[in-house]
Amino acid sequence: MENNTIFIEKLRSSGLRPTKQRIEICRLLFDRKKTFHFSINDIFKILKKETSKKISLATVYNTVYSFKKKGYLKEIYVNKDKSYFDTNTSDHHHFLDINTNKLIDLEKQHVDKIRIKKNLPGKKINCIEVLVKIENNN
Amino acid sequence: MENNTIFIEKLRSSGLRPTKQRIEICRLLFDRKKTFHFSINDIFKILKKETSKKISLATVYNTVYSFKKKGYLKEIYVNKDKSYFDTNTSDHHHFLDINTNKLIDLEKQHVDKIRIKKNLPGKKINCIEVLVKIENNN
DNA sequence: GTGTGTGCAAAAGGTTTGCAAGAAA
DNA sequence: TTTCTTGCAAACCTTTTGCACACAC
Repeated sequence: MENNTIFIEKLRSSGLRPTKQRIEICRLLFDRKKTFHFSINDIFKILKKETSKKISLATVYNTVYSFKKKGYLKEIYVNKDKSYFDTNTSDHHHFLDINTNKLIDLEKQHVDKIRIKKNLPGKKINCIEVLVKIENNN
Repeated sequence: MENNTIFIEKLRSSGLRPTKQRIEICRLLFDRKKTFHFSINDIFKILKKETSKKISLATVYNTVYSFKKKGYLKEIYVNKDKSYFDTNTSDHHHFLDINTNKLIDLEKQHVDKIRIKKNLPGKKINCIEVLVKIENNN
């Protein structure tokens, strides 16, 4: 429970009031070593089970999108059913396992620098996202 | 109207009955020089206006997904709102203009070969998709 | 005629919204 | 007290489904 203070600071410093619900969501999302890929529904179900205080779906949406706006989460679109989010906010790419539908991080240093040999007038590149679809090896 | 025969053949040869609705959708999608990026709702609205015979939304979904299954269309996920489809079925990439939210094709020869320097045991690469987000140049 | 395709309406699933009540500052 | 946040329910939008009727073969 002590490390809640970290989250309270994190929230406060980004202008978000440290409410019980937001702290719970912080704990779930950011108190882990490895990257976490999740959908809103994934964490809503976990929160319903694990959390003493009630958290409504709308609050989960609000909070996740606040976190995204603050740069604590990235949103990933890999299928039409729903959005996925990524707690790894560094500039990186993804594998998508098309057998299991699971995402796996692919760090930038594992991909050769990508050169785009086409220029669009009046436009500049904002970012380049690579999705490597993988499948079982047989 | 004469070139309907092309579409009738195309449909028939892929085991799809050439119904009036399917032919209309073919004309809309494939009777054009340039790549066409669209959502189901985009073409549903066009079809409602342009077509004498009525086409229901369910038929548009059915037909577009049949075409996808036959390899005449590619589905692209770039935002959570809806799916986009692409009449360019060659192996290629995309620009996404984040100011206008429009897709632009990026041919494979305009991107340097991508080497992935990470291996996942038991998995092989199925395909690599690159999305280059672009924005206004100022 | 047989089997496939269509239209319609209803349902489903994810996401958003409006608003009153509650909590933080 | 003022402002922000929450919970709830309803609304919204895209997509899917079930079924009777119509059409292609």
